[in-house]
Formats: sequence, C-alpha cells, structure tokens
Amino acid sequence: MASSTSRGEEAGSPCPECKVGRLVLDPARAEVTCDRCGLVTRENLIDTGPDWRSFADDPRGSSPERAAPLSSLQHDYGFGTVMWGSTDAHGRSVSSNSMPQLKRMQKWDRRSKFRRGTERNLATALTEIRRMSASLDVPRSVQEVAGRYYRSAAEKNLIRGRSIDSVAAASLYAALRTSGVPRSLEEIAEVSKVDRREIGRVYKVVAHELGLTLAPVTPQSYIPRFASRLTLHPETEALALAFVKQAVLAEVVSGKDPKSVAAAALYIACILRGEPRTQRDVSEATGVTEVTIRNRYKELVASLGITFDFKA
DNA sequence: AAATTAGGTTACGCGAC
DNA sequence: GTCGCCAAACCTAATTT
Repeated sequence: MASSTSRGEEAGSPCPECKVGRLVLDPARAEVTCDRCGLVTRENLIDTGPDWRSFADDPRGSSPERAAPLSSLQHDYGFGTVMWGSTDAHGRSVSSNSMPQLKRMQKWDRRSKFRRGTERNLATALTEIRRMSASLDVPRSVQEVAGRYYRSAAEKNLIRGRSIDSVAAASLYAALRTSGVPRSLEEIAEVSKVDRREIGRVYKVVAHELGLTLAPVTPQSYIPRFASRLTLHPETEALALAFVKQAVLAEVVSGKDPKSVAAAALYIACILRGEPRTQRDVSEATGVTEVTIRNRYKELVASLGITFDFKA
C-alpha cells in the first residue's frame, strides 16, 4: 500500500466533516470518501503495483514516486508531458537567459498536443467538467466517469450541433446518476453555462446513445446528502430512510419529485426523534419549498400510519 | 412556525409542423 | 428542432391560524 502519508484521515475513522459517516477506502477509485456526505479526504493514493521500486540510491533520496494514474480527466489520459510555467522538469526555476528557449519549447509542446481539433475539444470539455465538479464537490471517481461518458459521446459524434459545455454538463449529470449520488438538473445548471432545459435534452440523447442503464432517481439517494446538510443524528437519518423505503413500497410517491419525498421524510423523522427542524430549515437544505414539504409529509403520515401523539 | 389558498410556471410525452 | 397541448407537480406570494 501507499504508505499512510500526510494529513489524510484513515479509512474507518469517522468523517471529520459530517461527524456521522465513516471514511471508506475505495481501491478501485483510489480515494477515501465519507460514506455519508461524500466528502473526499484523500485522492490519488494510487498504488498500481508494478511500479514498485526503490529509490534508495537515488541522489534525490527515497521519495516514493510512482507513475501517475491514468485519468479520464485529462485529454491525453494524463500521459503527456506538461510544459508550462518557468520551471524545468525537476521544479527548478529556469535561468532567465534560457527563458526564450523554454517558451519556444512550450509553444511546440502545446501545438503537438492540440493539433487535432477533437483533442482540443476534449481538453476544454474535461476542464469544464472539473470546473463544475469543483463547485459541486463531486468525488473524483464520478468525474472520471463523466470524462468517459464525454469521450464516448464524442466518439459517437454526438457533439456535432451541440455545445461542448452542454455535453459536458450532461455527461456529469449522467455520471452522478449512474454513480448513485445524483444532483438535480437545477444543481448542475447552476454551475453550468448551459441552462437546465438544454442539459436535460442533451442528457437524454447521450444516455440513450451510450445505452446507459439509468435507474430512476430514488428518494433514498438524497437522504444522506440532505441529512448531512441538516446535521442530523445518524438514527434520525436512518429513520427517514426507513420512511422513504416504506413510502416507495406503498407507491404513494410515484410521480413525485424524489427530492420532495426525501425532504418530507427527513422532516418527519426530525420531529419524531425530538431533533426539531423547521420546515424552513428543511426547505433550505433541500431546495424544496415549504408548501411542497407540507403536502408530502401529510401524505406520508397518512399512508404510513405515523402518529404524532406528543408535541415538542 | 405552520397551514391555507390562489395563481403562475415547469417538465414531459407526443404528434404535427 | 420547435410549437402546441395536456395534466400534474411545483413554485411564489399573500394571508390566516
């Protein structure tokens, strides 16, 4: 294993962010994330076996260097050389009299990389995906998926006639959904240059053409994120989750926005557990209006036979 | 804070253009 | 691709309990 270096919290320990979840190591994705709120504490702790070698007699000391992981997030899968700034390959700054030469090298380096239009498009798209992801706290693993989707979309010529940004946003949206940590179209649209309508339309095409198995968004998938925002006790969250499951089984929520169901379930769970949150609180944390929360929670209470025999 | 009400907006599938 | 249409779900806002 990559030695447990640096600042990072270890897998298994409680999440420093939400205090509720546990940190889990995902070797396939090479990151440590919170299983509740999705906080990513450590990324790129890649250990790709074959590269193991000793640097014991390296003049620079035994720094644990390895080959960088292949990444869908870079247009050349992270393979390419990187030449910019005013430092050489070892990070040493370049003397001023050789700067012109360096700049020339950088110029040709760029040209060789971006010669083909598709490559350049890909690069901008992936940058866009990273930019949006940063605003939305999207785990790196999901970004990778989004990158792959975009790549596939590009290969199928789905970009023609559509903007790069719209396909990038759609890819990210799709990746979030297939990864089980959905964000709503609104949330994507907020950080995208493209409006929600457009993203939705492009998403439909992309999802269809790529043959993505798109499970409908369940209210369940919103619970952890919302609970985290409301800073709820884990048992309260669990209770809300139970309500949601019952509601889904009882088919009282079909056709309803899954967000609203999750919001209502959380609201009920809060009250029952004596951890009161106002409808306004829940509304702000979930983006569902108070009116809708009321409507949902009345339905849930009625169909699940929940009784409020006490008042806080 | 919560509930109610009224009125406007959106998403969606579908066919027609 | 856009328009028009539909109904249901949602929203905003004002008001009441």
